[in-house]
Amino acid sequence: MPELPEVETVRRALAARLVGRRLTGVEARRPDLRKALPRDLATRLVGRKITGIERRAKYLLLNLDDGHVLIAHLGMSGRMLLYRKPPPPGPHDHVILGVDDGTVVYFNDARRFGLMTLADQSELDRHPLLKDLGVEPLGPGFNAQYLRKALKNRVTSIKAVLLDQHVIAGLGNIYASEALFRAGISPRRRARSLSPDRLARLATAIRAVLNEAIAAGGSTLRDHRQPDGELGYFQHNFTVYGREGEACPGCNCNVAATGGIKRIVQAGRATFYCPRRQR
DNA sequence: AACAAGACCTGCATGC
DNA sequence: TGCATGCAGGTCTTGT
Repeated sequence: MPELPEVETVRRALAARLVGRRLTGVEARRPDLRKALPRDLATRLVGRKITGIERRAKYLLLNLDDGHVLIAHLGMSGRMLLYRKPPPPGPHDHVILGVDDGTVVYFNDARRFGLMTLADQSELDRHPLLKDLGVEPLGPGFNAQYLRKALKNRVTSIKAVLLDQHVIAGLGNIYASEALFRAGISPRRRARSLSPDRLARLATAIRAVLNEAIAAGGSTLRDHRQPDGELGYFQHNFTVYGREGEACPGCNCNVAATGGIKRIVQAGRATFYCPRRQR
């Protein structure tokens, strides 16, 4: 499911219900996620108060009152679901967290590409999962100049680089295609060949599409749910993603003549674009 | 160092 | 209906 907007949507909903609450019950039902759950996860969590919930790239960071951080990643299919009255747990409900006002959180992840682990707050910057991440695209360090430096030696396609979490932390496959469309840049172009002008347009497009997607609660194709069970709605605003063969909304070209939006595969991932509007 | 390809795991849509 | 195939929002590892 989740790229930055989906994770941010989940973060906000969890923060509203869980910050200031104390964990009263923790059940690790299935430890073999992408990374094995810590054996003592439940012991270390019960009794702790959640003091804040942050996001770094696609990671959720739950700060605890003992100086530890619960790091969670949703992988491709992960959900965090909030309940007042939880249903009987299903086969993909891997971790269950209960807090002191009766709220229960299910960490559900059919494909088990997600993970949960504990880290020291004071060493978070050096944590193996986080230490090599690039800038936050919605943060102050992200602009055309950053991109110019980061892409200087990159000979691969701009699309592949946008997915590189060492460069931009949190952008994923959907929003990379959407941002390139908005910026009018071909996903096949070599990263280092982009002019400063076009990099500025790209940075603006990335920020805009991410902010709009967050405002819509993210995109639900299959798996994404907001923690209250609500869907995301930004998929209705996709201009190119998943729209192979459809008319490009940005040019007046005749679909029958041009083939419309094209789907290609780059670095093993599907890319969607309009070959006429994106150069 | 940078890059491409494969691996991880499950569910779903499609086609025969 | 059943079965095979391909595909999916991500990341990590391996080999070049």
